[in-house]
Amino acid sequence: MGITKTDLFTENQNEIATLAKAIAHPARVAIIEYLLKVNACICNDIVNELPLAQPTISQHLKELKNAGIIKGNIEGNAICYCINEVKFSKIQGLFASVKAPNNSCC
Amino acid sequence: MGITKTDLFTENQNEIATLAKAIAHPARVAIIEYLLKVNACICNDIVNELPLAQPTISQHLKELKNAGIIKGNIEGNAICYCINEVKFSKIQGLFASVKAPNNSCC
DNA sequence: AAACTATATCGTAATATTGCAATATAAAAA
DNA sequence: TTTTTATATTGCAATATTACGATATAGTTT
Repeated sequence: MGITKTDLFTENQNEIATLAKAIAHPARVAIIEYLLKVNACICNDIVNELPLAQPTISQHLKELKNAGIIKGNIEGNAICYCINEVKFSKIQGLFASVKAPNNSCC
Repeated sequence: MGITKTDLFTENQNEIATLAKAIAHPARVAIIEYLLKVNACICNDIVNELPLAQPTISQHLKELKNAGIIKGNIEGNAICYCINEVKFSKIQGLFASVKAPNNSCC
């Protein structure tokens, strides 16, 4: 079919999967890394930074924004994108809280 | 096109994206959660636990194994799957090490 | 106003993912 | 050895993702 059966899983499982999917592309990882590096908010610089066409990057930015990982503010005719620290911390928390067991079998 | 331009990004960016992609499905999140919960290694139980057909689960398990997140051991006619703690810790480390800035703009 | 700059959206082609029935494989039990 | 149990593989249909040219939108500059 090709459609994920979202309704068969818990809200939490779907949320984790959605967040992971937003990060699941090297261009989006590169955008996140860049925004973390410059610390302040940048916009068109991302287009110049990445080796992809402007519409493609716009699409990736949209996905990151939909997932809540980044925020965008209009500033004149430009747009200022930056990391959403709240969501970012939440993602970190998701992984940090889990303890992997000392497996005795595999 | 539909093909990710892997060669345009760094090895590290691709690695993060690949790991995220492995987690980017609620069924695979559910499998990981289950393996963490039971602590010991289980196999056919996963098929009974999840509301998906056996071939579908087998496919998801394969992807998790390819990503190195889980390991599988043959045990008679059954297979014992469990979390690969090394890889799991690495994923945690990826996120934990990054500090989100105190954004002043967005 | 006209030209320019920055960004988003549309449309579309190429490719990837999801899901499962059918089937294959292989060990265990009868 | 036949049957059962556990798992993987194949093939295929439905849907999603990726990428980008063309174009739209909107603010800025001249």
